[in-house]
Amino acid sequence: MAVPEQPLVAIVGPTGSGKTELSVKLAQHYNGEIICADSRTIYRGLDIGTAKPSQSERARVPHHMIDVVGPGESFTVVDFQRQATALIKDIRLRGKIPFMVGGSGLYIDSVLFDYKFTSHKPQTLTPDLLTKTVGELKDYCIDNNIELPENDRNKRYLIRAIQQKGVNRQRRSKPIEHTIVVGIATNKESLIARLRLRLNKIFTNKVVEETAIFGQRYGWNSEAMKGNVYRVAKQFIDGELTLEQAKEKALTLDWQLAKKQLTWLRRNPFIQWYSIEDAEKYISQLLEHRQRQ
RNA sequence: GCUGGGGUAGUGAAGCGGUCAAACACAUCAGACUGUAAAUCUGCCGGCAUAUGCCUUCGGGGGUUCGAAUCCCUCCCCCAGCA
Repeated sequence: MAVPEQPLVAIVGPTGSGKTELSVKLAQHYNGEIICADSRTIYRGLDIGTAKPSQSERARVPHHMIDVVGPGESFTVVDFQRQATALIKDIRLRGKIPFMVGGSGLYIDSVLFDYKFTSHKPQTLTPDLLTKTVGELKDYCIDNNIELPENDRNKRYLIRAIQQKGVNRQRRSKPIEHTIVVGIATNKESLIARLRLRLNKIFTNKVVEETAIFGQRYGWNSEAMKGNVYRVAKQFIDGELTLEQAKEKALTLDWQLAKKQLTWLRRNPFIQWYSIEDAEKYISQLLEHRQRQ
């Protein structure tokens, strides 16, 4: 008799929408484990500025994909896809429910739609292309009959197209099997209020310290230090901004991030959008139903 | 009260007689996205219109001029120095 496979519960939404609290609550209640789909919390040590799930939250439910690399190391979607996919399988094998939660749309979709990536690391064979201008790269594509990316003024995308000899669109048309995708719907006012609240908690001596330490150790231009809070905290440290100004600026960056995340998420028609309360009810209902089977 | 500087689109800031709805930056709004994704890039950004089109703007009022954000007069308000 075939045991029905555990569903993958994906909880997505903009930064600060309350995904973490909700997922911890649900995962704890329904015997789940959490996979963080977040391009920032993968870095070891960067705890406060990335609003990682707290130690107590992590004690309540096993979390994965947090602290997987050092701030100086490289980490890409491919790494995420590979590791997250393996984790989902593993969690299911142990009879538990995988919850994939986060706001990094590319990471999420790479798993949900089973993106196929080229086998090699494109960055390793680019040096000569990097020196070319956007116009030159474009001409090269046209001359060599390479399909241009939709945004043909984006150097990175042009280079990638050349390396791959075209635009990569290999993805499933529907999410992988046994998946529930829930989006946390918010409205601007309440999300901004939440973000402001969160920033007030984040902006203490501790972030300043965290920023200073890691900025010095890994360089201000390292990928890990590009998080909203760190960029602004550095300006505070340098005396370019007062504390209040820093908070305001961080709020702007957070809101811009949230909007970008929503723009990405909006194009996925399989997301079921609910308020945080309704999302909890909806997911609970589905999981209860399964348990009774 | 005197002297000097200034008031330009959401903010900062160019423009200093025509090509100005007004550079640029930021913010806002919208969008793209398959190995940096909290990245990278695009469009919009006074109002109306699909538009090479029309309308209302550059502190207020009044002039000069074919034509003014740009020159003159006057009033109001800011800032600095002197009283």
